[in-house]
Amino acid sequence: MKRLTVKEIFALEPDGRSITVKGWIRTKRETKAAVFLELNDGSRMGNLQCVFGEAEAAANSGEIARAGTGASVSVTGSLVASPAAGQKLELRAESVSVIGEAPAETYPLQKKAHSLEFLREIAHLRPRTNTFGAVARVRNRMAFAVHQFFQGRGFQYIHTPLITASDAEGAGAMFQVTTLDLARIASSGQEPDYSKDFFGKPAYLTVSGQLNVETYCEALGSVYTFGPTFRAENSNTSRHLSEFWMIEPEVAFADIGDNMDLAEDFLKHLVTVALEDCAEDLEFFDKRIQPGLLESLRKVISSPFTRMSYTDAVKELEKSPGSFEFKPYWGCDLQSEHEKFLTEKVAGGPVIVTDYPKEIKSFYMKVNEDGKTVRAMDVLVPRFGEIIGGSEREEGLEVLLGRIRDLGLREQDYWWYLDLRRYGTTPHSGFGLGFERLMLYVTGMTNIRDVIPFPRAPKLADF
RNA sequence: UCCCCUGUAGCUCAGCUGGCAGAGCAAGUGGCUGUUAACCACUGGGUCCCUGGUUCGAACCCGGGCGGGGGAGCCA
Repeated sequence: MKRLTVKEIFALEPDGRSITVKGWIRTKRETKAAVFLELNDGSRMGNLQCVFGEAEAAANSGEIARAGTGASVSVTGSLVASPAAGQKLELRAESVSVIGEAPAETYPLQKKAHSLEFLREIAHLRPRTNTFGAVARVRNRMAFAVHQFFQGRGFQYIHTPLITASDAEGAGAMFQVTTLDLARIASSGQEPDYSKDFFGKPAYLTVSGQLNVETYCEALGSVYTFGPTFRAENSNTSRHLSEFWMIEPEVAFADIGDNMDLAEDFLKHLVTVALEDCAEDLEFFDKRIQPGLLESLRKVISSPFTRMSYTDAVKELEKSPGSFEFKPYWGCDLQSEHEKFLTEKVAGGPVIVTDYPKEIKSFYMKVNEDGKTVRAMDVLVPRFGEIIGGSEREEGLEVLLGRIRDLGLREQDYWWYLDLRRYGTTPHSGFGLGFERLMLYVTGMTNIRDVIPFPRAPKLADF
């Protein structure tokens, strides 16, 4: 008999049809008159309750004994309306066969709640829990929604490289990629000769696809990348990973206003899709992980994001100098506490902050007429702050060269990037969205290590 | 990298002033008229993170190390 998923089964009428379902046992409850197996196969949040009457329980007693929490089973029976509260459907089971046992003495997952910290230590089994099953389903839907959003607007998906021989991306410490035996070279007291290395020069894992994707933007108009990026920063926080997925759109002939509109539409689209297509999983997060999540997400899509310049944001902060550990002043980088204040106290929702002092932003951002600020825009959200960083890019060759020199960067490292300004330059804008930060935002989870299947962070590369 | 907290049963934790190792849940066994975080009873279960020290005596105090969490910085 064809296997039906639990999700498929819950779309059927309880007409007594005979079905077979396969999955993993979540809990088993036994009484004298009946045995209840809760079966989950990951297709949806909820389980299928398989009920064995006294006769069926007796006929299957051997297999039922082996069907403990975590065991994989195949159950056949008839689909009926449930006579008890708690579920609309259930399987009146006739037979069960255990495919793989999960001995209770050693199986780490129990039919009780576990801490997220404990589950992190068994990352290979945690997708079998409600929480991580829901995270995986939402993550899948969000990844698809990213492509749907951009493809629906005529953007081209560009695959930017993961290995780069340029250390000029300027977004943080990089992991080196080499085939040289560095330990042996060091013990012999010599310096590595990178002309002998695989690429003939030092190479690294990318920290951003932006510079590369700009080249395709200046040919195809509207483009985006969506792929893994790597940061070798020694940052130990609930908001940072060493390996994370980033979405970077880049649009030609677009200014910072267009960029803000795109970012806002993008976030609202993703939240809308989550609310519509992941309702069951989001209800779980709202109930068990982050009370108020659904309400705040609905609010996000129903009202425009607050937009303010950095200068105005600092003025807002200066009105409440006593509420901060770090006193805000014009020219300071916004601290976490400042970002939280702006989103939670001033705006009560997402805030787009623009036109930052050029000293605290990257070389490629377009300098404003005032000569002091750049057309940067950061989208800040309640709970954890920056979720998007972007800007209008400097399209003038001389201004860009000046910025590179002022910051002490080497012009020759950017020769091909500068060519984009030498030949057919255009205004253009783009931003980066950390996919895992989006996941934190949409699920209400609070640690970024819990929204990626196998987190990579300092001292953490198991599984 | 810095600051704070923390490490005791499979899990979550308690363990007072240094003096016999504890609870709840989970598991096992039995019971229970359809349960659903099932319920009731009983039973088994320990490298008190590692290491060095202080002490008659250390889970507890001190030094060092390792792991986990929260916050900060860097950022997405």
